[in-house]
Amino acid sequence: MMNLPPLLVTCGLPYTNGPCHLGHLRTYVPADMYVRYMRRAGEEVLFVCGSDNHGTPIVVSAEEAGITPRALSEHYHKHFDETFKRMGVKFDRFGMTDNPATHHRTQTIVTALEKNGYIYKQIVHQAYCTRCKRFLPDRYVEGTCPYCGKPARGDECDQGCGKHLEPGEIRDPVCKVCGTKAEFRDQEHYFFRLSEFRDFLLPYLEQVRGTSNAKNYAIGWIKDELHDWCITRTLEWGVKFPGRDDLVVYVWVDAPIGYIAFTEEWTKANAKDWKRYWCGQNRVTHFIGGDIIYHHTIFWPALLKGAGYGVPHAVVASGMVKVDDHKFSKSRGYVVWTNDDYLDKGLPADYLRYYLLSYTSHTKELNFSWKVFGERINNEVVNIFGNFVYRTLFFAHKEFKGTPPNIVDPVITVEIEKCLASVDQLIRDYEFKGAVDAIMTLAAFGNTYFQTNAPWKMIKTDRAEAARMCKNSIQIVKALALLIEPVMPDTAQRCWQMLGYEDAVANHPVSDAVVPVSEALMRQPVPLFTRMEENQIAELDALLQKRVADANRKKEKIPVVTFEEFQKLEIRTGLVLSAEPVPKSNKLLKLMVDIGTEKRQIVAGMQQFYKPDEMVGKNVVVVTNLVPAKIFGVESNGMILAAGDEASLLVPQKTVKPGTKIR
RNA sequence: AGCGAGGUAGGGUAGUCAGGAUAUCCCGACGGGCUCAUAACCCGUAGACCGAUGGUUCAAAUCCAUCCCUCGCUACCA
Repeated sequence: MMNLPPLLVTCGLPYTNGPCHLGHLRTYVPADMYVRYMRRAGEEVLFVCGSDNHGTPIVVSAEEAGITPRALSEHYHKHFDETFKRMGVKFDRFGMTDNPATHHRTQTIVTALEKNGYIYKQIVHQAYCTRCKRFLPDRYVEGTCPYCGKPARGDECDQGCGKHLEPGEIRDPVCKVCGTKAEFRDQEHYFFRLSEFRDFLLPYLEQVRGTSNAKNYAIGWIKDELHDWCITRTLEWGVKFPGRDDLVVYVWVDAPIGYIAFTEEWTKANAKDWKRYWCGQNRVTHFIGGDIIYHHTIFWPALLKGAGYGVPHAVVASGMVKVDDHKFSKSRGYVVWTNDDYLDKGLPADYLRYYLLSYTSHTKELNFSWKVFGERINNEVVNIFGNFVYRTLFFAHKEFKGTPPNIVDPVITVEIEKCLASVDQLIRDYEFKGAVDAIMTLAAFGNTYFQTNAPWKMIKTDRAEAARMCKNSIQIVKALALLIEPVMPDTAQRCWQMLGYEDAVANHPVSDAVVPVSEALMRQPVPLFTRMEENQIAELDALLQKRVADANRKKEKIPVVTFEEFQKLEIRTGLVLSAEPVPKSNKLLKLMVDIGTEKRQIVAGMQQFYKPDEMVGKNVVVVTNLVPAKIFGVESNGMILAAGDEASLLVPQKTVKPGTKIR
């Protein structure tokens, strides 16, 4: 025990192209609970995380937003940093993978891997978009499956036969971002000899600590053949591959290396040595989402091993989050945003922490619903826990002005010790729900004790005896404050202060739970919690339902068209030669438009927005193969395109010849 | 399709590896009690043929076989 290396806990890095939601929290909150507890169990713990800034999706999102990838990353980095703080998730260091420390550590590790002979070059056939001027990862390529003819993604026929597609196999590949036809180009890339690590990984995974889902998954993965791993990308944004200005390392190389870099950033600022955490025997514990297990159990240990670093001690993988029993999905509306939907509504972080930690075991799927949320908060947090604390302190204050001076009964101490022991075991086994349950059981024990002894009756006949009961109950309150801190830190602190303490509960070891509470005066206690009102729950739920309904509507109203269907439309530019109102109509204009090959008469509903004279001479956009129609008795041979209710005309930015095809 | 995880009362769970006699605990429902306490607390009751079928055994939620269902993953998406 004495020479145990320090415990380093990390969380999977949030990707900086979207805001924080419940899915994120499912990993961070338990990790935070684990860290808070282990610290107060006397362990030396460092807790680091950071934002993941590289990769194509961030480049694309940044382009869409018209800002640099760095600016986009900083924006979301700040967002996550603030959100985590609001949720009580406190990292010692929350860095960025785009900061110098990660760049430096990544290049050092890649160089070491090269030196050790684990990297080689190979030509790769990769999709390239000539318009976006970049190589396209598979998810940005769409086309037709060569086997079944259905629309397919770059790597897989996801809607048709389900076959895996090799690069270059897909037909009619187009860039998903701009729709331009993609071409395949040969490109020199670097590969990591992952296949050579199989013999290392098998025994490593047999002994790795953490949750069974991570371990089982990884072992299953290795049973098959391990391919070597392409670790470079042709991209501007990222960590440059050493010696190659045209290549960056794959984001999944520098992302976990961020864990080391963030450790370095912290140790540098705190005059410590990062090697204690990362070299040789260590206790690196990764908390991650279940979807990135193989990165942390296969790629990452192999990289570390190959570069001569220590390998992770434990991988703790959380289960999925569902909303209203539906798969978590931003596009379908089944999402709960941490800020917009929760914190900004004034709801306490502690409630959500409690829900996330107590719903089910860490590796299973967690269902979120406002109804269940309200029930559990009211019945468990407010009623059982909050009421016990409040009734005890209220009684103590009323009758004794604070904590009376008696001795605490051994039965009470034994009960608390039982709870301490089981919480300790459960948390070390990553069974966070079990630990919360054990704490709640102690609170329930407190209620039973108080109820069956009825000190409020006893006080009428035997004041000393009532004081004894009161003291015992207060001891349980003290234990609860200390124990609940990792789960509900804010609540714990308020409870602690009501007991008459001035300092931070987080500075006390959990073992203080059996240290007798000393005689003290109390201020008037106030209830620890506010109940969730039914209408409040209904409102929050209605918001979610509306979001789902909106998402559905959007889906229904916008059918997907195939490229072929789209190609049926002929859209050309046209020059308006003349315009006059259609008699008896107050909306319609009759236009004569030159579409290059011919002159067309077209009726358009834009009289309220454009005067006839204004229209003449305008370059407009016309659908030219629309079925002709008679509107107000006037023949119309096409349709002028305009945007929105104000019929804002679509006009080519540069003047082009009438009849120019639009694609 | 393959691999992995899972199917125990209305919801969440324990037990399954090392088979055993009334299947655990929490929430919810119902009945009673209490009044220190935020319609809080305490006690009690009901509710599960332990996914299905077949097998091994004196005995199966637990072991074996087959099947059904749910979910996740399948590497150049992060």
